[in-house]
Amino acid sequence: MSRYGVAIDRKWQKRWEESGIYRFNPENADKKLYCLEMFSYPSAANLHIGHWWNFGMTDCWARMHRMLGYEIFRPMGFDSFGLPAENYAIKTGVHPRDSTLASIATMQRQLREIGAIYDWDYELSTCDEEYYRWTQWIFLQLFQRDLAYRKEAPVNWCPSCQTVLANEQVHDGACERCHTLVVRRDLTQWFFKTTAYAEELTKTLDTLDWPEKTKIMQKNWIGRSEGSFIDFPLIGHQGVIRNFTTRADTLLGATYIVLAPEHPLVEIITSAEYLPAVKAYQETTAAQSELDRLTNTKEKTGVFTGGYASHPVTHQKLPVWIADYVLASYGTGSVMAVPGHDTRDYEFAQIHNLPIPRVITPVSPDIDGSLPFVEDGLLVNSGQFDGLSSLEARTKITAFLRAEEKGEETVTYRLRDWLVSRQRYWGAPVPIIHCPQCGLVPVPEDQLPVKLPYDVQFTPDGKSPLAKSDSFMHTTCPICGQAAQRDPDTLDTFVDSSWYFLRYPDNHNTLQAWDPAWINRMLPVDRYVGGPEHACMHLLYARFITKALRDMGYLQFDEPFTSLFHQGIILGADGARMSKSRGNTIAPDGYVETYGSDVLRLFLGFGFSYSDGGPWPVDEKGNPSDDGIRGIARFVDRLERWIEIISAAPGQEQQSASPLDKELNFVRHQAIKAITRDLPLYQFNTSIAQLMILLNALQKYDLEATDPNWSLLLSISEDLLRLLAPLAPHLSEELWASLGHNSSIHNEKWPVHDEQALVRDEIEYAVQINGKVRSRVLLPSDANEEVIRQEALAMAESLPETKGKTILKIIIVPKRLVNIVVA
RNA sequence: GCGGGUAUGGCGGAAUUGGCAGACGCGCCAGACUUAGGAUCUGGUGGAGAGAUCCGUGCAGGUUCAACUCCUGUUACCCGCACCA
Repeated sequence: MSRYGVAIDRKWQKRWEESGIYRFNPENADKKLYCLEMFSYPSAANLHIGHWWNFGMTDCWARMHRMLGYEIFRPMGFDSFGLPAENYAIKTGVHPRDSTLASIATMQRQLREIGAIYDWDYELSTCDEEYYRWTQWIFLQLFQRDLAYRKEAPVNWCPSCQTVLANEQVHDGACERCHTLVVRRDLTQWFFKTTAYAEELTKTLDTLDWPEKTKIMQKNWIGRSEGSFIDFPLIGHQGVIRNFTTRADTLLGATYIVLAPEHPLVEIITSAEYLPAVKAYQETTAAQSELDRLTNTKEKTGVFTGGYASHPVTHQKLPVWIADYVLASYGTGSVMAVPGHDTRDYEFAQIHNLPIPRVITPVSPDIDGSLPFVEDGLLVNSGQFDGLSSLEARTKITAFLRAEEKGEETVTYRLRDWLVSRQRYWGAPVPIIHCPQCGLVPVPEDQLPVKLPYDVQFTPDGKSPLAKSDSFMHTTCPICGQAAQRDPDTLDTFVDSSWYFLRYPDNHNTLQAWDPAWINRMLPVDRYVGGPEHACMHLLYARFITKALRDMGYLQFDEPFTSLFHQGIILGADGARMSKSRGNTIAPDGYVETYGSDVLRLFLGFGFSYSDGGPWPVDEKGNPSDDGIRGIARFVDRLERWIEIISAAPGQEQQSASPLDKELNFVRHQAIKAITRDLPLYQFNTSIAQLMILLNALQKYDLEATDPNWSLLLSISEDLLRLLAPLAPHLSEELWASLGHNSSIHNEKWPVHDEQALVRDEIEYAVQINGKVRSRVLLPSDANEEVIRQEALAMAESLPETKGKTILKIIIVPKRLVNIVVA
């Protein structure tokens, strides 16, 4: 037997590939388990430890389920459009297509070296024409149902990436990718109407087996908020200012109106006298960066418009202001200001000397009257509504307004429509033709894909690179046949990734994006694994696309990912995220070369908690330490030596079951039980610990003794290898073969524990006096409470802690302990 | 500011969900075999104490026969959102 190492990895990888052992069998689709990890971006660098962490560990999970009898569908692909390849091209001159294809080839090879059970027949790549053809097709389906539309709006512009960004891609006012501060620009862009599904996206979250925090994050991002529309008629003009508020109960405290500077009514109501100030303020606001607007420590600014609106209840004349603390994109873009009961309105009113009446009073009245009271309370100074609680008042006031046709209940969302167009090259072109006659014309389906031309000048200058390609831009209108222009923008890469899981099971289909009958059998994804950073981006977009396609009749399920798990992140030895610029990356290749891929797998599984991740271990000097990996290598070594002993053992049958045999068998079944429980929960560390315990027990078995029970030892050792198989597929296969098996261990059934073997004759009870363990007593496992009580008491009598004390109480916890309370 | 999470030996991490804290491994200590050991094997290893014992799960309280686990308050760090009316 040769020692385990990378040579053995390669040997078995080759054999598995040749035999096609892990191929998905569509005939078994009724037993399918669709296990998916978020696919990755093909980067030129080698696979990093994070890939192993994500793909290697989930492979252990999938392999175990395979042994449990599931037909595993475990595809792999590449999210291959996007900015990094384009930026790399700008720097080096290597075309994004060329660098991406090269990277994919490298990654494919390295991914195979993990020894995962991917079925490469189902591979896909989003930059592939046969893929983005259908990305464009989905765009057109949305377009035809008004779920994709074009509008001019203030959008987030990244000056470094030279493109617009979706709301979700702006973090702390900066670009999610390059961390450059974004600026606002008014541009005509393509949007997907995610808001059309805001209600369902919130509601069905509850049905999902997802981490709670992720559901909460998404819920907050969607930001459902119940409240009222309240109309304030304009004075001296036609129409009303419609406001959204969650606090209709404070209506009688509204003393002025604030419009967002971008609000369309500003033009109408601004009087000549105030026009210059208003214009100036609007310009200042427009020029502000996101960061400026984020700095909410600054004073509340704003200007009076000279216009007035009438209070819908009191008919008082209220001044209308504009201020940038009111956001154009939320609610109606205007607020009824209640400075007595809203912190922001209060600050504003103080600065601009506006009245601050009080209309809500605390139920327990001992609050400082100089500050706004923002809690619910009882209504005062509110005429007919006086005395109502805030809760009642919200309903009653809104009902009153409804009767007067000045308001209604409503629900508002924080979520905004998804901006999907990008002014960059390396993405799927928007499949729309701009015709001077016919307007926006969808590219006919039979003309898809709209191919991304290879030869394009893609240095970013704020304009879409495709606009500079005459051969791409010039086309004819499919309706009228006249000369027309293509859309020069490409789609956000999140559009590509919002449906890839739908394509995997039918990835070779050239007639349609998928066969609905087939896809409805294969989906939803049973278990999705990826980082939590996608909570409000990819995971939200994928849900939206799924629901939209369902409503078009292409899918029959409501949610793409039934169950979701977030793995933690492996950090560098310095505790920071690994990055090339920090120089703290850990490369798996060296470890694989030295120890073999299974040692790396086992180490990653054993040394960290999968859901938490954590920093790479360090030595005293703070450098990355190999000690933990060597510990695993030691375990592997011990296992190999043990299996060598077993394989050379005389094979005679043994009938006797000595107490020693029984104990060993106990450990075996305990291990089976624990690993069967822990492995599906991604608790690799405790699972591997159980394997170590089992091996330790085997090695303790006295082989020098008379009549070692070889058949039992062999049987337990084979179970040990079966339990190890998902975690160390190459090693276990090699050792399995060394025991004389011709078929793969990966076709073995997962062991089932025998509850009988876990029944012990005697159980050691802890005897506690007042909650502290003072003694122990060995009792038959079937002893009834009375026996336990008697034995424990007999034992306790001899203890000094009970001398001269009265026994007050005896608590018996079956099979565990007895607690005697004395005083 | 709002929402969520985490806190356990020198280190990574366990603890059947209220029942003997520290499984398993690393490191460390001692011993064995060795010319040698950064190999292997055996034993030990939460802290204090010579000892019986006492103290120990961020901190302070509480509930309970019994608390890492439940409750109240608090601190530190991490993540997400951030003038959302």
